[in-house]
Amino acid sequence: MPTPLHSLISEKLRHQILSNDYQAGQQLPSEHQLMAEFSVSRITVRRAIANLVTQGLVVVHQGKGAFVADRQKVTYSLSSPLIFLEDDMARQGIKFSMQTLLFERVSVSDSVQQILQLPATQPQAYLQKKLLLLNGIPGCLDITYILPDLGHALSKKLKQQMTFPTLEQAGILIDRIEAILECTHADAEASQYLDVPLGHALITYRHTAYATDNRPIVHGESISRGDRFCYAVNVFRNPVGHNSQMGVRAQHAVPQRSDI
Amino acid sequence: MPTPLHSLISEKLRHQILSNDYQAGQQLPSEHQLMAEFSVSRITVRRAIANLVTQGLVVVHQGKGAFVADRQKVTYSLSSPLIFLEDDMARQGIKFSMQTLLFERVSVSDSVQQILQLPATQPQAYLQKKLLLLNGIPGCLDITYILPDLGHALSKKLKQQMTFPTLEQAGILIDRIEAILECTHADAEASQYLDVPLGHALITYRHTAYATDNRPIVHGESISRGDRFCYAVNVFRNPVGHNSQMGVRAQHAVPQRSDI
DNA sequence: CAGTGGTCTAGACCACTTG
DNA sequence: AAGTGGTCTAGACCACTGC
Repeated sequence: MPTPLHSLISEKLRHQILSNDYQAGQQLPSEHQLMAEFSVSRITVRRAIANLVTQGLVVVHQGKGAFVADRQKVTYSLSSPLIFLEDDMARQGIKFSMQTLLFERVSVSDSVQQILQLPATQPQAYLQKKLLLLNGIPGCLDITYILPDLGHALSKKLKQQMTFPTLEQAGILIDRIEAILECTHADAEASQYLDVPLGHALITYRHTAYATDNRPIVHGESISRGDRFCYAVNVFRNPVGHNSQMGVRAQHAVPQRSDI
Repeated sequence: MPTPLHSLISEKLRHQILSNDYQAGQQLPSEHQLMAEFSVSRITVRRAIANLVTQGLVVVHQGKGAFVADRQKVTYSLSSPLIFLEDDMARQGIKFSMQTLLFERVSVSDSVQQILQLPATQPQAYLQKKLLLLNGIPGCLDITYILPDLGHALSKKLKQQMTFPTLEQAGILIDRIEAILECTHADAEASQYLDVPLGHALITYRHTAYATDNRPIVHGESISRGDRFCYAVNVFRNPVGHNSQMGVRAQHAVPQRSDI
């Protein structure tokens, strides 16, 4: 058996989807119909459809059916200092809103203590969890730690709006952000808030923001659905104009393991 | 049935893996053992393991067993102009090599013609496919189009080494790169070269490079395994120092649909 | 050879959506 | 009530690995 039946079926459907035989939003044949069409058992049909789901081409709704997924993506732009997310979204014709899920002072892990340079004797910070809604649909789960003095002083504003605009309004300028972009998979929490199955592909932006005095003030991660979001970056020869020689470049960002 | 059995089993194993009860590389109990341990059918055990595989926590080898995956990731740094990939890898203790899979002059699609500003009458470019090997293991599939004159003049060098260093050596300086980072899924080609199952999560860096005269010269995408690679970015308040006012920022990168 | 995972079947029961 | 997908079982046969 060179190629499994379920692959043959999912590949055939895949090509039909990619060549727009089935358009975005359109319903695929039911499992029963596919069983008859390909003369296979239900479990094989289900596996074929599961293949397409993991490839982000199909979404299924219990009791309704399987539908071709919308593969359009919303772009976050990292070219600006991430302060203008709302404007960025407006430019793409998307209404932006947010909901604070949690805001409280907590003791942090060793790695967060080191990243934010908190005193080892009292390694505390404010932990924020925010859910970003795009056109009313949950799109991004934002989990960040912020220095305790800032979290305390700005608590009211921080609960209502995004972190970076709040800091800017308070006169605290973010000079630079060190970030890692990576693929991750939905755990129970992300699965719940972002309305995806466990294990669904996500794109995670893990970052540390530094104020103009080079002090780290915010550390956290923004977790978005991998099938609906992407990041735009502009890379320049001389990132800040500090060094005009070739070969000199910004400090290497160290990959940080997550224990957020 | 509040939570499915397969989820209960995969979640239990997941916690054991994350808390290092099972270490990286260690073999999990066989399907038979898990069937006995949880008193479930084989199909349920298999589904539990499949959950862990899609989450990147486990890899399975036919005839051998299921093993805890290595979750260490290699970091590409976008802070430098991407010319020093080999140095970046060396710093992470990784031997870097590459293999040219394809190098030929082709007619390009409409979108590539527009991006590279090629004449509509003769929309041709050189298409390169390169496989990047890290410690001898395939890690990244790099598919790019380069202007026909450059491809022709530098063909010998381009087949032997990476595109950007070759251009630099020829005195062609890359001024900036517009890029999109996104999660994708393995198609047949990526699956073959990167040694992953169809549909496996990938991280794609789709880019257009501009020379100092603002002319687009290279366009393409670098496709890497999502479970093994991540991108580091430094975001600065004033990307190039051209504008020191707040609120002024670089041009918005337009998401480009792939037909590479 | 025994042990492992890979594919597939036929059939049962449940949960959700729609009319 | 009918149609959809979601979960689960018991059992068969095949393919690969390692002794």
